[in-house]
Amino acid sequence: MSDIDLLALRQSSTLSELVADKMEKLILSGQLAAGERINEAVLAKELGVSRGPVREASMLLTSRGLVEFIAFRGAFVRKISRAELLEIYDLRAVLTGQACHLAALKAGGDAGPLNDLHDRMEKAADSNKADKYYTLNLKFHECLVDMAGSSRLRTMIDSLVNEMHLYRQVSLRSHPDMAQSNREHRAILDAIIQGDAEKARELGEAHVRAGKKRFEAAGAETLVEDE
Amino acid sequence: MSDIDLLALRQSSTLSELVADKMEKLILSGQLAAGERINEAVLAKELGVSRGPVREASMLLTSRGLVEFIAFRGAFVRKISRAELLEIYDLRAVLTGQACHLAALKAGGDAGPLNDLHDRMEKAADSNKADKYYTLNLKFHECLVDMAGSSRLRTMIDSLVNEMHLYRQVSLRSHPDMAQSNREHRAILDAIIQGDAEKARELGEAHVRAGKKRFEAAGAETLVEDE
DNA sequence: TGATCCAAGATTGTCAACAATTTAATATTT
DNA sequence: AAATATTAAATTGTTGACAATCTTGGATCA
Repeated sequence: MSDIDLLALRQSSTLSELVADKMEKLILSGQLAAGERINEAVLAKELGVSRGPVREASMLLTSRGLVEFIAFRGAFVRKISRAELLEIYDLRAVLTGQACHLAALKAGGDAGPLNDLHDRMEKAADSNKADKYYTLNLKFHECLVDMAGSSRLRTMIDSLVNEMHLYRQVSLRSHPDMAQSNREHRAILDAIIQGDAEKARELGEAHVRAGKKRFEAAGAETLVEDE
Repeated sequence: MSDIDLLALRQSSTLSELVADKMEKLILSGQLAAGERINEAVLAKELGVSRGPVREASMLLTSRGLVEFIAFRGAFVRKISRAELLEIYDLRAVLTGQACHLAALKAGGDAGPLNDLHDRMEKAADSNKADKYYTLNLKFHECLVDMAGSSRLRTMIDSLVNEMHLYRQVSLRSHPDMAQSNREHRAILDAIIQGDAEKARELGEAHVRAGKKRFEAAGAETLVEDE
């Protein structure tokens, strides 16, 4: 892996990057709604910068999967259809599988901070704290990908997760069965600790696919999709 | 390096995109070497544009996996180590598997232009035309991904393929066994036509993994890697 | 000698004005 | 009145100038 990542950390923040972070928050919080056009001049004025950094930030967010550029028409907050969301689930499944595979190869019997996270999630599940569980769950998956040690894989998965959050502002927080989800985590964790890379892959993949099924099941009873 | 003709500008699109395409060619042809810093002012002058479009083009290429940005230091042509290349093979394997899976689901018994491509590759293999085979092979894989019908998947795989080409200017053209490679293509094709999605996935994945092994075998007898 | 510090040069980051293009609002034609 | 053409307004694309930052080469000091 390259040392370039460290250099990037050293000297933080060009204005464009700060604007990009700000915009990411605006988008993920829904203040910039999916499908909406991002008016460079307006946003620039609001943030107290010129159009340049806003433009560059928009391009940065393009590679993070949050923004779509159309020539001479502008930058739009991406809009994810239900069909795309399902597609994304599948991609995330195979990539998460690969992450678990790599994690198992590199763990050396030590699951690091994953064990602790798992315990805290169990507590959250027991006391039915869905919000807490959701936050920890995000962290757990991040941590898992970090263990795989591939910045490329991490970028790809992050991008997919970003896109998932764009699905109709619907936070995918509703977690029907935290206990079951966490049992799956436990199994993945065990496979990683035992160094069983192929099993870890299968379990990781299945875990995301199970999430997809949970979503589909929940979606069936909601309103009809119009696009 | 020639200037960009204005005819292309009017017909096509924004200057930044034209510059990006030009830069992509320069990079993939090795005229901009891996690891090299891209001097905005110099390149802008050579292409007859201002620094703006060059900057934007660099950012575009960042999301295509060809360029790395470091704040206040510039845009660098990415450099891929051997370890990274092997990692990329694995990622490409699972994504290609997913592409074959989707292609099998959507094909409906018709493999479209893939059959024709396969035939032409067989001829190229028989007459030992490695260059011809290499070109057709790229097309075959592109076509395969197109059949999957996921622009997201396509972008991801394209990016990985780009990065592979950055590995030490070594064109991965050397194909030790075209006949064997094409037999694998045939098997994938058959699975897609039969609509056997899981088999198509496995075969697609295995095909890329076989490419990885061929590379590793070939690399064993070359010089020692120094990074 | 070798390391450290400082200034000059080179290079990237930001800005504001201008050009090209799209979008809207209005006028024209049938 | 509906459809089309035309013009005006809004918005993005591009440029060159200036500011901030990094890199260099040389002077200073132990």
